[in-house]
Amino acid sequence: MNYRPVIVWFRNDLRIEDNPALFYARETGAPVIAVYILDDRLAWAPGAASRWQLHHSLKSLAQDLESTGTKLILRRSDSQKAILALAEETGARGVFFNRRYYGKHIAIDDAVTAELEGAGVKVETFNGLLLREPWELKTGAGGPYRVFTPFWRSLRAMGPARQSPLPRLRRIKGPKRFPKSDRLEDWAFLPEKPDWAKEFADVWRPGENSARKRLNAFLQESIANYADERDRLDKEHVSRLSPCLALGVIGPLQIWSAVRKAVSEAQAEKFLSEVAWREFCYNLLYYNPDLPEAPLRKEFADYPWRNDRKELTAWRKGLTGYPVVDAGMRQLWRTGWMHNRARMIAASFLVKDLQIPWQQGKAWFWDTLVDADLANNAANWQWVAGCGADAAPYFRIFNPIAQGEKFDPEGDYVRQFVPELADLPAKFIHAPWTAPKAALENAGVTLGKSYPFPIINHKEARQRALAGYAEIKRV
DNA sequence: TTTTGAGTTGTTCGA
DNA sequence: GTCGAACAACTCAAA
Repeated sequence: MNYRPVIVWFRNDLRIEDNPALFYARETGAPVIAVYILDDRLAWAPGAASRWQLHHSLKSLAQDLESTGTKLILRRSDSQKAILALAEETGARGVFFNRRYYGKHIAIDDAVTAELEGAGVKVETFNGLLLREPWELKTGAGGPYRVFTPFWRSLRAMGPARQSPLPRLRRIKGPKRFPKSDRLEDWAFLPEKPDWAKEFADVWRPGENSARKRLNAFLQESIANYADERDRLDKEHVSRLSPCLALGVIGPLQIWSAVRKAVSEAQAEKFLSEVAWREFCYNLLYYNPDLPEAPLRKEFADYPWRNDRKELTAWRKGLTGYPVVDAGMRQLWRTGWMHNRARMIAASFLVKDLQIPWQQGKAWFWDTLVDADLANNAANWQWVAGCGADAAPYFRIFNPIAQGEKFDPEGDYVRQFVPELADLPAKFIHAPWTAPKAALENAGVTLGKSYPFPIINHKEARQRALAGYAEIKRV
């Protein structure tokens, strides 16, 4: 019966190196059938920008798998039905996959497992997404962590579950006859009219080999200064690995392991703690399945949110009149990604200055980020809004002018993404409405025409936000 | 059980 | 220009 194949169900783990499900499927000695299922009705199915990234990552994974001797099968359907159907039509003796951590996804995996095992098909699941699974890290009292620092101390002391990454697989036996597969092109993941992703390819090189190169480049060029320079909007001192991590084109263990080999523990600390933040977010999502929709701190249900459509649109388009906010939002639209510091500034502006519900911002990010990740997106929006775990204190309201001056001192970041302000001197670029008439004229800027006046007065908005917090405190 | 110390990323005000 | 305190009160984690 050795010719009965095993199925590897790929989800957010689109890689052949350090992929436990794939590795142990191959270890069985049986032919391996790799499958990716597009389930449009899945809760939190990928957004538009993620689909661009997904297209290229699947293409790359398919090529990598083909070079080993098997193929990637694509199916578009209800994921539960599709995996059961595939198991039946191929006579598979086992189904292997890496575990997920969101309640609605876990429910699917559990149901699939029950049905398959009922039909005599063995199901094996693995940890391919996290350094440690949520239930491995517990407080002294036995509960999940809700504060980052003790979580991080515990993870750091414990280290990853596995010592080192599993090797990249060179040879994987495929079945004699491959099951039917959709064509990736037919899924129409790439935008055409309009092609809003035309600049993405200048910035992103999807695929496992590119992820490895990006990691190596970061280790050589940037990690030494990461702690000091990572906040600079006008410099390239961040890893830009988030799109790879979001789809599992690279895994956290590969990053952890490479970082520890490349630099001292002290130099690794800050960057690895950011990797740990991802773990913390997954931990929060696992224990709070409604994290994407509902505030963790329940009193925030009564926060006096405003829901101004016009202001939300201005924010999305990068037309708020605050240059650093607009630069961030336009970077997001043009490249599918935003610098971490810019995300905080833009998110704080939406939630605190405009008092628009964090769920609105989260939804926009979900659709426009190439690195959209359910756990990170939900936990971090809640953090900014003040309603999350270990949240930012209510009085921490970013001043978009001060943040711009501090983290984009020459204004180069603004110039790159808000070209209509490119000729303004650095002195005025973060608050163009304070520039003298002559300076605006020389720079070709007409406020209200070529670039908007601020849609809100920050100082007043800050007071209003503080009053909002005082209101829910009284409840 | 009780106590104690601490908690990603900031801003403003006044000395 | 620089510096420290205030901005609340609460929850978490560990002793």
